[in-house]
Amino acid sequence: MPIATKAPPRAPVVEAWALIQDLILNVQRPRWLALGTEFEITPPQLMTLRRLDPDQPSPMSELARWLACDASNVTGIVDRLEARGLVERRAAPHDRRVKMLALTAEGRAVRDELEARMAEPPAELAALAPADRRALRDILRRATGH
Amino acid sequence: MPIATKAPPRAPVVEAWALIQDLILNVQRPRWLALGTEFEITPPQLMTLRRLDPDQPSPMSELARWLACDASNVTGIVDRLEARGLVERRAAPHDRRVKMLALTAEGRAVRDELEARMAEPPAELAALAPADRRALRDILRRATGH
DNA sequence: TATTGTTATACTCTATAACTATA
DNA sequence: TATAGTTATAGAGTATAACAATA
Repeated sequence: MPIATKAPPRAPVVEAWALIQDLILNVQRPRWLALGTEFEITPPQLMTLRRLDPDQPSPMSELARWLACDASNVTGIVDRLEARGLVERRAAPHDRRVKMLALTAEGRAVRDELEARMAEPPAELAALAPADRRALRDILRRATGH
Repeated sequence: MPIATKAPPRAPVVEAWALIQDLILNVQRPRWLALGTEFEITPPQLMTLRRLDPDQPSPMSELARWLACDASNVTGIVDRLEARGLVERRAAPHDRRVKMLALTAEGRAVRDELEARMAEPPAELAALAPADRRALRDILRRATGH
């Protein structure tokens, strides 16, 4: 058993960030993984679907930048999504090297479902008092500039 | 960058949760990946180091539960951490099937450094007004029961 | 019989390097 | 020459199934 020392005082913003990380690790990550299992898609595939704009195809290079991985990985990820009929590659009008990525009708449906599921706030936040929920939103708006 | 759609009105807690997810995706994830690259460890290895208690070994089965992966994966992850001298397997006194996982001295040092780096709040939160920083902490304390 | 950790296998993700077809 | 995407390769993570040692 460790020696019972008093926890050192932390700046409010440091503690707030730690609590957000707890939320990520204990709530967001398990939900994220379970959602992938349920829909039978891997995490990078899930990120790809969520990132694609339903109304506007994006070049594969943009997806690589967004996944923060090498462009060579995108080939395989897109191959598998395409094999499942969720996305398709299209020619880019302005540059014949570029391939544009678009959601299929089924891909759009899956994406919408994923979005809806991830948008559900965790019980921890939903249980807050109404004033806290509004204050939390307002502070995060100011933080992120939205 | 978030997707700019014309947004229907959302409940405050739904919007707050969306903003937290933005923070995760745009801030936490890139930092997490960069930290792994800098220390030359993979994400599961990083999670393992952060999860291990410096003062108390844990059985491998607990780690598997915590990583939310099959026990067979833990063997390889621990093999690589052990090969780098960051963790070691020890016998469990009460059950000879169980192997306890302990940080080495170097593993403790690496873990402490990782903890310190991840504890730094992102610029978005650090830039908040002092009253907002305190309010954010207080609300998150109430949400998570800390 | 059940459980802990390992091994074997197959698939996916990952980076690096080399290639192609464009620009 | 430079860039977008692909291929080849090797290392790592993942689940499933089978196994040894132990309970």
